[in-house]
Amino acid sequence: MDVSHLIDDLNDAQRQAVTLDDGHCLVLAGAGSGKTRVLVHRIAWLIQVEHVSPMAVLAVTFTNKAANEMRGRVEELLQIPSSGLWIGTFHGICHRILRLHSAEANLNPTFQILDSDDQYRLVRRTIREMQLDEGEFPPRVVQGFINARKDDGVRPDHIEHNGNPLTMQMVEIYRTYQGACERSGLVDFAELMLRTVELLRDNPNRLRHYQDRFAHVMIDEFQDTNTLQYALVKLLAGGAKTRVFVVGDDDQSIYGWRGARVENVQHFVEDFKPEIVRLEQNYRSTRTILEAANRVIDHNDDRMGKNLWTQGEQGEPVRIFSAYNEDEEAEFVVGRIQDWLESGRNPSGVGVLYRSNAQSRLFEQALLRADIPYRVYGGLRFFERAEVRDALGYLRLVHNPMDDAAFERVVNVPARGIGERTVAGLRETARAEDLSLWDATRRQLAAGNLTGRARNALGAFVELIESLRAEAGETDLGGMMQKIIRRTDLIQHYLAREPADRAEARQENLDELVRAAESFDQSMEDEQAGLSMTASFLTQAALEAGEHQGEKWQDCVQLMTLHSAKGLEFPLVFLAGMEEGLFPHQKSVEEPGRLSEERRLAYVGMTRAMELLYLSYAESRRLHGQTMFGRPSRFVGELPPELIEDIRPQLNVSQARAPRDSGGGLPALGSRVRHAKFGAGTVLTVEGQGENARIQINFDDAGQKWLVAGYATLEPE
DNA sequence: ATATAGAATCTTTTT
DNA sequence: GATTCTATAT
Repeated sequence: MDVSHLIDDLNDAQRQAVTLDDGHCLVLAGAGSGKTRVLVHRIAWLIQVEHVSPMAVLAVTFTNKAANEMRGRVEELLQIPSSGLWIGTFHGICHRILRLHSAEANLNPTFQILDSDDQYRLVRRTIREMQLDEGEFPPRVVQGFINARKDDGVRPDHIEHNGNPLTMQMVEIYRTYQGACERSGLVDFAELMLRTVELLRDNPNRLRHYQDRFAHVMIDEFQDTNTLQYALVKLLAGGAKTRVFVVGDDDQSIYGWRGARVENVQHFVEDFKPEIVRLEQNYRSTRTILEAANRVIDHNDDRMGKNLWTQGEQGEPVRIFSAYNEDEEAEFVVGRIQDWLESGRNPSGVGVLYRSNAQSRLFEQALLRADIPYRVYGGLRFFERAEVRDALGYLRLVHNPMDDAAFERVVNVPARGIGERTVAGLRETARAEDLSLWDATRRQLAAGNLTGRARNALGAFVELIESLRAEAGETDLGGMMQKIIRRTDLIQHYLAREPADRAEARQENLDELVRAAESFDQSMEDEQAGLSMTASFLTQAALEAGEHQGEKWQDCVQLMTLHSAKGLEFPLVFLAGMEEGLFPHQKSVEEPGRLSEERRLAYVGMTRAMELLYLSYAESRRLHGQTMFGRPSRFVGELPPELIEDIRPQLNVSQARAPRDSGGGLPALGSRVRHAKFGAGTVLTVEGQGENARIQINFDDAGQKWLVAGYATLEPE
């Protein structure tokens, strides 16, 4: 068989990784060095050349998008459907394993997945029921605590609290929350992983089964793995014949704050003694862009070492624009996009990247004014929208009345007169008699000790759910969804409560949900695992909340955070808001170790650019309703002068504008002032306005000081 | 039980 | 400044 198409167009390093015929492998893949390509070709090589059964290959990614792309490209290369091959996200794979062995994992076979929003509600309810102060134990923080412990593979019994009462209390919440999950048959995202690891750890037979099956385990974005994910890899790789092939880039590790451990790359080297292959040839960016990115990341001292190079053209210098304020910055960016479009290029070739989501608004407005189509990444996805979740809550309750999280969500949405007091009574009964809320409701109705109003309201609710349940058997999923929406009057609920446009959008989403249910196709795996159509649908909604909302890709300018830009590329890239405090973010500057992650973020952002890269910052910016004066990001300063072109040098601007700015009584940024006690100095920062403004001055003799405008007497020098 | 005003918050995100 | 949650009044 001719297999040249698998290796012909690869470079030496790529080919070495793809064809490696023994042992484990670590591919250190720089940005734009063709890492997905290597993974895909590797899988094809194993199957076509080494005649490995597709059943023996497990490929794991972090996102559904990456998994789908990988599957698509493998099929394209092999020209056959990739059945038997396990490609999926960590959570997807774990979910599958748990479905197949729910009994051994001590799980109800009908368990459902609890997504973050429901998890938050359940944590909050747990805290309230334990009569703890939500101020002292903010649900968001507790949720983070629980997830972080789970991501580290730790159960309540094994948490070291060292007698710290706060920690001990958190542990109790974790314990109680977990109990509630068990009772309701709910599994949160972290639990999917933890249960799987425990299942394999405690069932040697099961473990051996998977170890024997998966001769090849491949992991994408290895630098993003957390403790638990690495534990899973180690378990699966415990088989004598298992070969592990991981791909990653320590310079692109930007998820440390959510538990990712870059150290896993180093651990992998120690634990597995892999062949290390470096992919350092970049096929994406110009030499200038690459060199600039290299110089920035060079300021990190915790690197494994890697230097990207390219055969590409020198290209244009990296352009730096210093804007007067954030509006001017947006105008500038849009102006350059217009130039780009006028030169005949596409909107979709443009990426506008920023550190935080709040920055998108300015660019949206400016693009809207200029009539340029754009798309903002991030925000709520289809299955995360409140109306969709409300409707699905009913479906969940109909499907499994034990689902307390679903019960709480829908019991009074739309409002039907079941208030906080009534529900509290239900919780009380449920806790006292160890029942689900649903059973507690029926018990109370039967006991007949409810007041008239609550009795009627609860009775109507129970009747509604029961009648839906009775019809579930002979109604398909789409029909069921339709019935739920119609009988619950959800649409009217939104119409009555919200402005018309908002409510209409919700209505459209509910229509879309019906359509999604109608056209839902159960996967073979789910069917084999014995899942009902409904369970399958609910699982998909939780596990792939994503881009269901139609493939309206269109030709749009792409607006997104630096984090969501990872893995993407654009001919033209803008990195906006390059200011100290914003990027690197203030909070990252304050915490040790976080700064190098911010720098990696800058590196990720810069290496998205193929042809042209702009960095911009604003001298003043309205943030949280206050005008802030910042200095350019240190990352801008780390660029070598010969690679950049200042579009408007900051110094000239400050001087030119000095008279205008000082009109309000505040000294201009960069201007020279004299203080009675501290002597002469340069204004570094001005925060706020009027008498309350805080001014930072670098005094020639006394050093840097913060002064309050109302008290300090400053004279222009 | 619900409507409204006031307060608190304001990195990054996938599953 | 905008949003989102919470406390209070009706």
